[in-house]
Amino acid sequence: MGGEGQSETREAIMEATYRALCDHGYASLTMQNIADEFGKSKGLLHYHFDSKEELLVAFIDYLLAGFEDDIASIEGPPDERLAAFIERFVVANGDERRALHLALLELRAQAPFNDRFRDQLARSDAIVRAAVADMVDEGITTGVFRADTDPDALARVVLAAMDGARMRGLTIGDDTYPAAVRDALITYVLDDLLVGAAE
Amino acid sequence: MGGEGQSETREAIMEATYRALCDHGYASLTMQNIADEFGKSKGLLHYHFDSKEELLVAFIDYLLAGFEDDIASIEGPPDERLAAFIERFVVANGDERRALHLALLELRAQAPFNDRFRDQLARSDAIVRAAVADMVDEGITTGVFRADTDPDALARVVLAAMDGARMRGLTIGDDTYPAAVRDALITYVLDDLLVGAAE
DNA sequence: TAGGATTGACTGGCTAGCCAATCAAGATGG
DNA sequence: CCATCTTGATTGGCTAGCCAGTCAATCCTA
Repeated sequence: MGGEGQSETREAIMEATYRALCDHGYASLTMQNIADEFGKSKGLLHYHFDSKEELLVAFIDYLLAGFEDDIASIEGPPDERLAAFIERFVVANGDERRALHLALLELRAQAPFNDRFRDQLARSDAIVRAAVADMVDEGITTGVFRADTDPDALARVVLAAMDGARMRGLTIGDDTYPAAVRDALITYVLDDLLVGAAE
Repeated sequence: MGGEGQSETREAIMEATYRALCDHGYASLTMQNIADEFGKSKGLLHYHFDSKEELLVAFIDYLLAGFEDDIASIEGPPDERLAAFIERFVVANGDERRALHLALLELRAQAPFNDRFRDQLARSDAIVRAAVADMVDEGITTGVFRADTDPDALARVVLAAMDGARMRGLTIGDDTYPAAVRDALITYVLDDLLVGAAE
């Protein structure tokens, strides 16, 4: 088989893992689930990935890369980019997206017990946080945001607040949480940041 | 054994569950772990609780009641109470507290799949959120906070931000996260809320 | 001695990983 | 041009381990 087969197969396994995760959640995810979605045998998964952990590490990488690309693709002036970033936490494209974030939450909860999971999340956190801080930075440079704003500090609150809102919304089954926090965040944080807001 | 024995035994089992959770985390928690901490046999646990789930539901109740009591015990003027509440997310009393929150995060991640877990978390969220909103409310009444503040909206951001900061700190192994978000929250939110801050 | 408390062995189900056998397809060579 | 060999892909069954839950027997204690 040609050189393409290798990566095509891995891509297919990643997609199968995605579907299996959405259907079963992380805790109930078995190699058999993934194999069923893959349409091939469980043994074959072990042929391509030494262990379940290897497969999952690869999957996290696959998933986080997607998120990072999505964020990097946001365009426009800094204040609009920031708003669009926040909005990413609110839009819930139906059940699939919800199921994914549910599984991802379980997976993140395992990170403290798994160095490789944790390192990937930490790496991704640094990238996303820097991206948000850059938006703020650029806003200060272009004169949209007040000059006495600390980009990293602001990036942290925004991230923590929206991520926390998503988590709380998911765990208590209240899907209004992210939107409510977004509104409050805009009212009590972002609006005060704009140049022209009273100091 | 007298009527006391029943609840004393249950209390002992709750404490054993607490220790077992801290030691093993939620995902690796077995009835045997709990029994070992309990100092009695696994069969006895099933004598007192029909199933592992029953036991865990009771434990969540036990734990959340503790949190709620702790928050209710905060005293002083509203702005100080709010600051003290936020500080609760920052202070990490050594490894035990960290291990507890680690396990609790895993447990919360299971709530979407377990109605009884979810309902308890939702109930607790309502109580805690109301408590925070009350602080803001009282601050408005006593003239410490600006009158155009929405108590519930503010409670949600504060909760989401600090809870999110804890989660992100735990999952990526960065224990500076909660303190950083607290500082940013105070700078960009609370300070602007005080009467006397420019509007 | 009666009844609750407690034990420890046992079962049944589930899962990751392993392995030997099979298959498909291309390379080799006479 | 066919037979053989090689190699990677794929299967399905097997195993060992783990865990929740059960149960009959035993131990207290009032």
